[in-house]
Amino acid sequence: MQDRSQTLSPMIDKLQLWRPLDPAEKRAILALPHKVEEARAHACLVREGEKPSHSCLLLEGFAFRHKVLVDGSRSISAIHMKGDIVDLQNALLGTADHSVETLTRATVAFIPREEMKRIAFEFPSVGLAMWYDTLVDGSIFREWIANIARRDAAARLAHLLCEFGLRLQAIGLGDRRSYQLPMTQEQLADATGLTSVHVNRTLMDLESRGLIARSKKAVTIADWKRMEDAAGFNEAYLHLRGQVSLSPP
Amino acid sequence: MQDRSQTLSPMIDKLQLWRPLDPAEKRAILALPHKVEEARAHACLVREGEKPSHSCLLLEGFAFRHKVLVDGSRSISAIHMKGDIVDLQNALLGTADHSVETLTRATVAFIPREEMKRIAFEFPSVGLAMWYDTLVDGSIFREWIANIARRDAAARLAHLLCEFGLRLQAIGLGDRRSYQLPMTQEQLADATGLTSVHVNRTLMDLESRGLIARSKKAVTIADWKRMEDAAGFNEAYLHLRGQVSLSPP
DNA sequence: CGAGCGTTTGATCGGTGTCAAGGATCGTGG
DNA sequence: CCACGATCCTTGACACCGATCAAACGCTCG
Repeated sequence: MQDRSQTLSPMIDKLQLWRPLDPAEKRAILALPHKVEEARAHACLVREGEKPSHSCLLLEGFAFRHKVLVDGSRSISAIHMKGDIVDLQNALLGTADHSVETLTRATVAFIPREEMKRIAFEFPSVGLAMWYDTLVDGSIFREWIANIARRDAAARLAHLLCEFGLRLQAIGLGDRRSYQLPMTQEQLADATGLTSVHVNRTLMDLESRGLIARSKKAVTIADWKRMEDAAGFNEAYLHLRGQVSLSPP
Repeated sequence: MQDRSQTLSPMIDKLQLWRPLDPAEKRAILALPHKVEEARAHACLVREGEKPSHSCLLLEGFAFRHKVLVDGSRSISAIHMKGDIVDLQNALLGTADHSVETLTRATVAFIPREEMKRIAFEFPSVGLAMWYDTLVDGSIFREWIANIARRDAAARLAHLLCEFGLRLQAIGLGDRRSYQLPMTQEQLADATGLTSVHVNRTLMDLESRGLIARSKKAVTIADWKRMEDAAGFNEAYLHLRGQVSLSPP
């Protein structure tokens, strides 16, 4: 942040979760033209139906993707954090099929879609890493489908909390067992196919079973193994290749 | 099929839904090394946890991706048909995070993963089309999340039937309003987060409301517009760019 | 023709939704 | 620094959609 030339470094860190990059490739990423904006909480970054000409990269803060159905109900399909290229889909596919909104105050870099295409083919390792990134996105979607389709409310929420912790830890933003969760219970409901009332009761249930502790927005997972069991959680779908499993229990 | 050199042409047709390809690019696709296999119905093409070294391309027949949860319940995350590259994810990401199984007897081409990577970067238009393809996959996953999370049983099934019809039509396999549905009610249940018993009752309900007609595996949608309304269906997420909407009502 | 799978049906149960109201917390402006 | 309004969280009573369990029926393909 201090050094203007390092602004896009979270993208490098994220892509290196998937593939190593050499210095020239990193320089090419840092040299991508972009404009940085500060967004307040609950700001709309992309609106369904628009034709975004830029990809947006989250440099700081959290965001989510969602759709609003005809009856007004809402479905959240992904949560995003530092380093995530939130809008590669919409930028490449033309018309946005869903909206993107900030969860918290956030810093976002907008990169022209043509530049994203260019760097992907000029530097195949970068392209492959970006492709991996979209494939891992897909893997997470599939797990969410299974989560919503086949797990009960307690397991669904436990699963979401496990995933969030692991992903935070993978990008160096803390410990999977204790973190700030920047979501309201209504947003948790929209991400799990429940109602906010039931999310409330279920969180209290998880707490009474000693699986989690809460205070304000902070969540603590008392015993990771028990939590995984309660969630039916298996981190394989995140494709984190061992970085995470090697960290202290 | 008759001409050995045209075996992979369904892949060209599929990719050209997303981007036009020039003759050299088409030739490169047709020249991809591959082996063709016939698979019987209910055959397993990829098993979760394996490390597939090949992508598999569906030349004929139908398949689906699924996960089995710890309690034995099953979640189907995608249905695939002619031209779909079913296993790009697993082949590129390393370890398969889900299984792939045939729905019907099928003809499948296996292409080495290294060849898929090579062609993607040697012919950027092909690479871009493949990337689009994975992005559209992601878009469909997001719609399924919304479908399962926020629609009731009747709308969920109606939505699945609309999608199936449109996709069949897009690859020239018939009319969106009347087709053979190669799925059992139990598979429909696993694809919609319901039980087979409830799928049965709901299909009969759709039938009694005059939205669909059934006989054996054939499904007919009486009035497309009414069906879309019942499903809350909006084809935008399929990113078919007008090919479909331009067809006769 | 028989076995096996898939479909249909009925009765009952339970997990989640709905509606409504009160209480806590946060952000903002004075 | 406090006051106030707006969100957000919590709680209760009740309704209902879809799950469960069990059994019979009908294809379809050896």
